[in-house]
Amino acid sequence: MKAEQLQDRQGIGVRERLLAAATELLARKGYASTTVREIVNAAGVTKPVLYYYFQNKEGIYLELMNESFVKFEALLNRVKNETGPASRKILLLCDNLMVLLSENLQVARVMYAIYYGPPQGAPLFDCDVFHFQLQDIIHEFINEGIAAGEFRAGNALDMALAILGAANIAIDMELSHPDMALGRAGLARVLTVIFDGLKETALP
Amino acid sequence: MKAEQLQDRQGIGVRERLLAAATELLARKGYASTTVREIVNAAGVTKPVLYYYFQNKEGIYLELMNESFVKFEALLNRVKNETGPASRKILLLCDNLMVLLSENLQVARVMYAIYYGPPQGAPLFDCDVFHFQLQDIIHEFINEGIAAGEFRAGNALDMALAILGAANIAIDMELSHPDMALGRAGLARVLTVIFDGLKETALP
DNA sequence: GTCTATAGCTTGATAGAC
DNA sequence: GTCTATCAAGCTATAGAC
Repeated sequence: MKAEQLQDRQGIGVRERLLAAATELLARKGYASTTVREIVNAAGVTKPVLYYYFQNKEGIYLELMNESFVKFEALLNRVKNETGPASRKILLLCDNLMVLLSENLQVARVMYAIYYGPPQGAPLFDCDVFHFQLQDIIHEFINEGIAAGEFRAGNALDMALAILGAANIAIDMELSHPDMALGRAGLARVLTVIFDGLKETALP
Repeated sequence: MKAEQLQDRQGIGVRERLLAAATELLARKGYASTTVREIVNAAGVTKPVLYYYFQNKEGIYLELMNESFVKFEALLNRVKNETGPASRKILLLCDNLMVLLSENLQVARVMYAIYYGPPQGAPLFDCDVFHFQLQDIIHEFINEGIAAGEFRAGNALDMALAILGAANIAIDMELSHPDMALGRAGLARVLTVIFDGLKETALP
């Protein structure tokens, strides 16, 4: 009997169960204090199984991070192919980002802990690429908007950071205060506020 | 001879040396893996000295956090007493915040690690108060601005979050990319962008 | 191969001399 | 206020039984 058929019987593959268990534990306890033993126990398998699918503790951690990064890059490429005003692309980008986040909250927690916290002995993973790729694509959209006369001429990077700041805070609140988080709709509102400006003289 | 005179001779008090050493170590290694021995060694004193000035490891950690919180509250109160347009108060608030941050970068790192990372066995400290007090005061300023006709009528909370997002990202970059950080001037520029809006139609 | 028990280290914390 | 010396609890690693 083939392995995949066995997986079907269990409903979900062993590999996926391991990844899910590792994600939950890493998000809750951090890299250093999560042991391989805990992961395999939570997944209902034995240690050798983990070492078969992933090389080691570092391997399952990196796989986790990479899978999310692949989804993130796919999202950026999808939005790059969109058409319409720059403001529409930015709204679309941020909305899709919130969806991706809500589907990967735990992985996001692991990343934030590694990014802002001590290394914990975790293998290096360049979390910065998320920030910079996002900043770059927004920057591009802003430049498009300026060229098309949709946005005012001005420092495009400053504008991009204003947008990025809004996305950032929406993500932060989703992670630390899901109850009072902005959510997709809230982020869209904040972005609109930034497009239109706060000043009374801003809109005709 | 009085204790204070002895401190003057050393140039800096033992208590302050301990706090500085603890801050640096906690920022670099996190709460769990920083030992009392390391702290006292770095400060050039022995263990009982730490237990004399602070109750225990938790004590020096909480003292660290509280001292920064006191400075933060003092800053808010200073800005509350300012006069002038709401936009000026917001710019002043954010500018002072960046100064406070640059003077307490290490403590900020400790806070971010605890806030976004695993508890690490550290005693509870409500890091949220920073976020919420800041959000509240900006919210107030926005409401003042709307009442005075300086800002457009609209969702004041959304506006406050747009501002908070800009401050947030300036802080983040200061912590993780000091080389390419916005700094005080950069944050002021981004805030102005948010005041004026991105859209071409925004300004007359 | 697997489990348990123990030796040895590190940790936070204290006692008592000065 | 500061030191030396030491404690008890918790961890890691491993020896040795099965």
